[in-house]
Amino acid sequence: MENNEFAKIFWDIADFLELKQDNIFKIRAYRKAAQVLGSLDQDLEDIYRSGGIKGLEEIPGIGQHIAEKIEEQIKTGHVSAYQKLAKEFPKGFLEIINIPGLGPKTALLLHKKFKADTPAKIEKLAKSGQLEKLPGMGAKKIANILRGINLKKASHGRFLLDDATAHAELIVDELKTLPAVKRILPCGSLRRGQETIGDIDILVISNDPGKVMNKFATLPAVQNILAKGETKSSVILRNGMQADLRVVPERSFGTAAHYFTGSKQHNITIRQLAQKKGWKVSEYGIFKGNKYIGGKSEEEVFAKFGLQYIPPELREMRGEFEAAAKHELPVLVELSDIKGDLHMHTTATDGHNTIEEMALAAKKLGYEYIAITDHTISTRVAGGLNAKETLDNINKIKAAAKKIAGIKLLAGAEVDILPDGQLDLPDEILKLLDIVLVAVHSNFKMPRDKMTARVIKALSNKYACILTHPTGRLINEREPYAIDLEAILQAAKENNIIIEINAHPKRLDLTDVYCLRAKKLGIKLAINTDAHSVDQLGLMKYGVLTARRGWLEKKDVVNTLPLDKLLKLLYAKR
DNA sequence: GCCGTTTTCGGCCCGACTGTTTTCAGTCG
Repeated sequence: MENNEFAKIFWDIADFLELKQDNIFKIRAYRKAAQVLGSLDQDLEDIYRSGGIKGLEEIPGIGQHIAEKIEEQIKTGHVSAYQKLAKEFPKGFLEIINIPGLGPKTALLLHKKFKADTPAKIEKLAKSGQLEKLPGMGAKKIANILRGINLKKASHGRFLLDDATAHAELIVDELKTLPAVKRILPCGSLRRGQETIGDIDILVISNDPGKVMNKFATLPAVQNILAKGETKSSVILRNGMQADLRVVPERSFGTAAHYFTGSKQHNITIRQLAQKKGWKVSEYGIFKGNKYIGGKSEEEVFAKFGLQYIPPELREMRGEFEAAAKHELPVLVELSDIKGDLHMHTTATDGHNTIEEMALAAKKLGYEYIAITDHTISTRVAGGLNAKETLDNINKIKAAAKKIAGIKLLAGAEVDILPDGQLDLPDEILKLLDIVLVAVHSNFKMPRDKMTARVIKALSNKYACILTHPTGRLINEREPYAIDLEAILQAAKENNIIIEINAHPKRLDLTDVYCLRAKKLGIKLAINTDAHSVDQLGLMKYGVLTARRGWLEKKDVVNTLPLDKLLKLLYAKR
């Protein structure tokens, strides 16, 4: 079972316990455990196999009781305490407390009074006027619940990183025009570079919060206002995304940025560190009693605790505090380190631009080299090239390379991995390519063990260089195919295969957690855009964000190398 | 339920906004 599935169990247990009004600290303990398991860089079942219960208990936030539940799940396929809790509520009841504006207390009340157990039933009750009879229920509150239900219906999961970035930039640009705005910074999961974004959080420094609030609430992109206070407002944008604005004074910028950037658990940890020193940290600053003792900048905040500056992408409770205390944080890879893009398509298959156009656009980005990597024959929907056509394309790429100065072109292909693990071009052709990417583009529904064996077999081909988009997922559109990534990483290690971080905001796999895992195994990664047009070459920054979240440094990423060193690495096994 | 360089018991981050209140509970981040 995947770590995320274990995490889900504990999220659910926390929700159930909250509905039962159990001890709030017990609930938090389950939530913390769930959060930790969700971003663990090792397979939980592996940890259990090698270390047993004791091994599990070494994970921070996991104690005896949760470790036993993990063991029970692994041994028996279920957690009895979880099943017991689930039985106390109607199936699907947890959906209700995930409606914005409707929390556990209200859900409980509705269930008790009306046996309401689905969002649909609550909607019906609200519209019929029956809810108003309940204590503490007024017209506004009911309207708020209805809005929450509609919001839930309308939003298709979380928003893609590029979409959220574009909307945040729009808001920032508008607010910046106000003289009252001294400083402005998008925070939250956007700043941490998370693969999907729930809402946009924006921090503003101003001595005149009222003006900023008014402007924010009346932006053209705003559809309705959820809350508007003196220092904090929330709105829903026309695309359904929520945006929150927070205004604080200058001296609070560091602590406010830190608080507003998260992650939640990371914030809590800083505040606990403060408690130990007899201090208090809030978004307004670091305080000793009532005395302000710091908080102007994030650098200052970390320094106060004897910590190295922790970049936003690392604030996910994956060991950043321990590393920062020892001043051993990695120097993360940056966009400016990238010297080339090793995965892109042209008009030869399903791309929108020619080889020349892609090369010139890449040159403008300052790259030293690119690889042209069109599809092969089996990806028919994309017009994949057969052996002869691939040869022709190699010649075209070489001809283009001669014409264009200032950037080197590699003749490559993104070669299909057939269901039996064979590549769909013969070795005689593969060896003529400068670079061979391999990928799954068909038969996504194979059983996990078959899919894993399929990809592992492909990785053993001696011409294979890079495994692209290793899970095949399309965020919000297509689930990743079932595959044992741990086994894939091991095979990559054995065969000297580079794993791709696909920078397209819909893909972003290899994911951050597995990047960290790959790094620990000593596997090299490549960050590629998979661009199908010149403008998509600009998506590289999202791949870099994912790499940074995976603690990757320049030396972990092969396309930060100059071309001669890159080629040496690629051809080492030929 | 977790955790411990003051503790194996007694703590557990901190604050804003709304609605229905008349001092606060619920929800959110």
